[in-house]
Amino acid sequence: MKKNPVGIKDIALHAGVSTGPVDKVLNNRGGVSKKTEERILKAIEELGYTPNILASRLKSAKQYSIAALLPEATPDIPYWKEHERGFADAMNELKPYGFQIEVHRFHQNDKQAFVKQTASILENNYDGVFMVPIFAAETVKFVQRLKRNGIPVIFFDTQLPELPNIPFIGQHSFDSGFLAAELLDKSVSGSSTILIISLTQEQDNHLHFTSRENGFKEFFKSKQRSIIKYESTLANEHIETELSGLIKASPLVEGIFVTNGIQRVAPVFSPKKNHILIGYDLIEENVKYLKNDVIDFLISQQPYTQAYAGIQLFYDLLILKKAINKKSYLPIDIVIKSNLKYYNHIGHGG
Amino acid sequence: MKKNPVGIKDIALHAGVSTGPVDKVLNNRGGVSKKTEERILKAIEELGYTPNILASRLKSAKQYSIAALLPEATPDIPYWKEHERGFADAMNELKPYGFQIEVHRFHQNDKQAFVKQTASILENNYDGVFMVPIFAAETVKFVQRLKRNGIPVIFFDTQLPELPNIPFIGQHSFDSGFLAAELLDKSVSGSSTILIISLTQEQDNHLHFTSRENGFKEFFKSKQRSIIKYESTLANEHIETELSGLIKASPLVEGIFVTNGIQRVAPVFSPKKNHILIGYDLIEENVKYLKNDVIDFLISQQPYTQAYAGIQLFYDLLILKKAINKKSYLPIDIVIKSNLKYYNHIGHGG
DNA sequence: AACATAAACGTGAACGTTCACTATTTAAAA
DNA sequence: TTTTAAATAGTGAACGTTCACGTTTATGTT
Repeated sequence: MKKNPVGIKDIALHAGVSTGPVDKVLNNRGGVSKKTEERILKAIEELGYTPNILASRLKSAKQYSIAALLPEATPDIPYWKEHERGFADAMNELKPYGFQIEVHRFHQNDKQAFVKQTASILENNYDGVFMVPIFAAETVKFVQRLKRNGIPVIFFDTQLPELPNIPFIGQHSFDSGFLAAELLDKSVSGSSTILIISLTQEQDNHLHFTSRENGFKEFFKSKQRSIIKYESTLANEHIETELSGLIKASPLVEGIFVTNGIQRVAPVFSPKKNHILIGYDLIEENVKYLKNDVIDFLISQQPYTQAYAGIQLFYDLLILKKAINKKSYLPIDIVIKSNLKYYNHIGHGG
Repeated sequence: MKKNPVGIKDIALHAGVSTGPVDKVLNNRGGVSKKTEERILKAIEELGYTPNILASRLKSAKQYSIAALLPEATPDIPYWKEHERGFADAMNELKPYGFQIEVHRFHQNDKQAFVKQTASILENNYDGVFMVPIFAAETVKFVQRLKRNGIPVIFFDTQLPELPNIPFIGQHSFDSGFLAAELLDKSVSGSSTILIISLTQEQDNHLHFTSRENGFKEFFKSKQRSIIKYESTLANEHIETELSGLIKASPLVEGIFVTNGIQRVAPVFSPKKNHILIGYDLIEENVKYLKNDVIDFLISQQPYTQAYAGIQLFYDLLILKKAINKKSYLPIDIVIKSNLKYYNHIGHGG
């Protein structure tokens, strides 16, 4: 029967009012005169009110619903289905607090669908929105409208230079490229050549992938190392033939860095190879290549953790009313064959 | 005003009793006749009771206090101070649920102090205990007594073969050694030699370190690779002279795996070296060596995450009354110079 | 059968908030 | 000044549990 923490009643007593106005002040519901508001604020200051979330949530039936706006997973980009588990787990923990999430999908290349989903989200008046800002101009418009309605947004995966102040959860792309470079540098012989592969599709997150490449190159700026680059927007079959030609013609290449979609490149290489291959994302196909020694290193973008941490952030913001960090960069995990199993199907305990 | 979830009242009504006995049954407080207990249980079965933790915690003033029994940090083993932050953060999140933790320390080599702390813990009747089972026989005795009092225990870091059923949070030592081997194998030339260094002190977790070594050796079983080993129980200065002698005499050594206390070995190696050094723990000294390129890879035991996950586990067990997983192996994170900053001072968001 | 005792069960007041509602004060209009 | 409306303040019943306590029922003893 501890009565240590000072509650709404205590501060009401101290301010000479009843709990009604205090509640109004604490939750800026309005309808309190300037003077009493000041008295209440002073009382809070003096006594140091600690809100009891349990009691608050118990009484108020308010449901918090969050929208997530993500690309559809496709055979070429299965990455996007990975967040779902993180959402589910976090949601499950926060169920007593009345949290709900709804995922809205759009096809990666379909701007119309994206816009339609943003409209649907605006209609439904969510309490918070996660999104991957694929279409810059449309995202800007959407975020402006959300802001007007006072709905907080969090970006996943990619940031938008046009909106530098939106909170972000994801990986530092530049640093991840830099890290890939350090790994390759350690793994290949000093005199060898390094190959960068960059496969851009219509509506990819170019900036994201370019940052990786820039980070990668940055590492080698101060070193002696010859670097070549293969770039293509072709279909997978063409890439394979072109690439295997390039590889045959370049015997000095020992290390290969693939900025995105490494699963489309991997078939070119045999398990019994003399290359070190490094790329991104723990999707099923890549895991297969990692297991049979085609891929050497994978860098995970941690979609599970992104999703989990994102929900936590909304909890902090909406329930605890804490200010949230603008940028939250997740650890850049290095996954190889022998630690794979700890990243593959694991909970958030990382 | 959702009344969806069926509560204690609903099931009381359905069972034809009042809420009193229902509460007693739900929390096995006793004092309920067989027949009514059955009726209540049947009602629960039929209606599917969902407990409301918020209401439960709001009313009950019960404080859950957890004891942690950890070695003192020393200049040679500063690792043990790393858990504190994880405890603090988790505690902070769970404060509304009435959680508390108290850390009991003993000197790594002082069996007496260990026993004294176990006695103190037994006296104070905690609701749960974390511990690192350094002294096997004494731990067995302690755990038996805790079990008699119905107090759950979780092991950190090391497991005890004598007590295989105690829940454990930590790293899979064998796998971490295996991983270190794969990393070294990728980084050194095929014809080079590998050196294993093992420095055992009086009361170290021998088993733990031996597992690492076994995992390491396992990797190379199927490969052609000559491996030599340096073992010592000497003081640091002697080790340094011995070791630098050994290194000079073994020009073929390119990769070095240190099973524990790599900070005591690192001074032997210069930044501008031709060795790849891999060892354990993100302690301050090692971080320094990683930054100036003396150490190449560090494997973190994630004391922060251990502590955080441990508290979460007690939350699941004590508040949610969930059965907890026996073994919870944390991801084996590979830390190099360029992803260091993401592991060093980061929250649990991994 | 009457009583004592113990076991089983029911009751209702909390826990700290929220929020619809009523009561009061204040300001504006008559 | 009185009347009226608007703004502000106060009230108290919930929310779903827990738990101390009082009441009822069953069991055993004389």
